[in-house]
Amino acid sequence: MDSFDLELTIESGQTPTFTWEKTAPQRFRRIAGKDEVWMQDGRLECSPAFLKGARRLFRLQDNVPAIYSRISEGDAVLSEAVRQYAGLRLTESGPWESTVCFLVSQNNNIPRIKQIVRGLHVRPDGLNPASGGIMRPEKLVHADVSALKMGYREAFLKQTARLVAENGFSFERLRRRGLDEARDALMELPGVGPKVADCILLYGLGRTEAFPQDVWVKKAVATWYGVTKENNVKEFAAEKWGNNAGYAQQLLFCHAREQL
DNA sequence: CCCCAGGCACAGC
DNA sequence: GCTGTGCATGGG
Repeated sequence: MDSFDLELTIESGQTPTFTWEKTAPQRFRRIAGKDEVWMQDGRLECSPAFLKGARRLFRLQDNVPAIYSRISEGDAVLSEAVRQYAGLRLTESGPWESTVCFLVSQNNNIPRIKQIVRGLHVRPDGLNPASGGIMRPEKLVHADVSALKMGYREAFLKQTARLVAENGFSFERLRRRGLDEARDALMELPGVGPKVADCILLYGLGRTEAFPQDVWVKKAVATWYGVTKENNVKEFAAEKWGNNAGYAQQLLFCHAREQL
């Protein structure tokens, strides 16, 4: 009944799609880092130091079968999506990592997002960032990342990094705020609009009531539920799925990419 | 040459 | 409030 599909989860377009790499079948390692996760006898395992991290990354506290059961009740689209993606988990990667990934993702395609984000894990001088993983904001501010050819996104990213590193923009303070308030605060960051803000809330801060509307989710909701305008979709998702809107969104995203 | 890619900022109603 | 346009870069 309960199932866990590591590969599907990591490669489903969430933050780990851009920050983890496959090292063997059913095995992944954090880019420029040491954390590892793999499947063993149908169970998720990880490097010892990453035990706590894995619990957060894959939201292991969530009762996913119960959530999937609830959101597919009386819903043919999600029933089908849940059947197809039963092992798909929502992930939580922390706000900075998610900010970088989804700021870079705007008006961009997944292979190139991967390439750019990979480049943001290692400084041009070849040195790894001290703690492993993606470059911290205070490091990014001084790094020359022009070789990554991010286009206009580079200025957004650097300005955002500066605000986070120097002017004390606090992601942590957002955790205690309501969704709309937190969203508005995130949109003060240059290059962060409604969609990226919702991605940071969902994939970064674990706000599962967030419902990012990218082109695929917009298409999905328009086609399958007949709802079109951004604010209408927002209200529709909140009313229909509440705190599980993020799960619904992830299922719809995967489903739409295959069906539409 | 065109259009698109997990959008955003800005202008003009 | 909503709608249109330019935007760096690469691929089809």
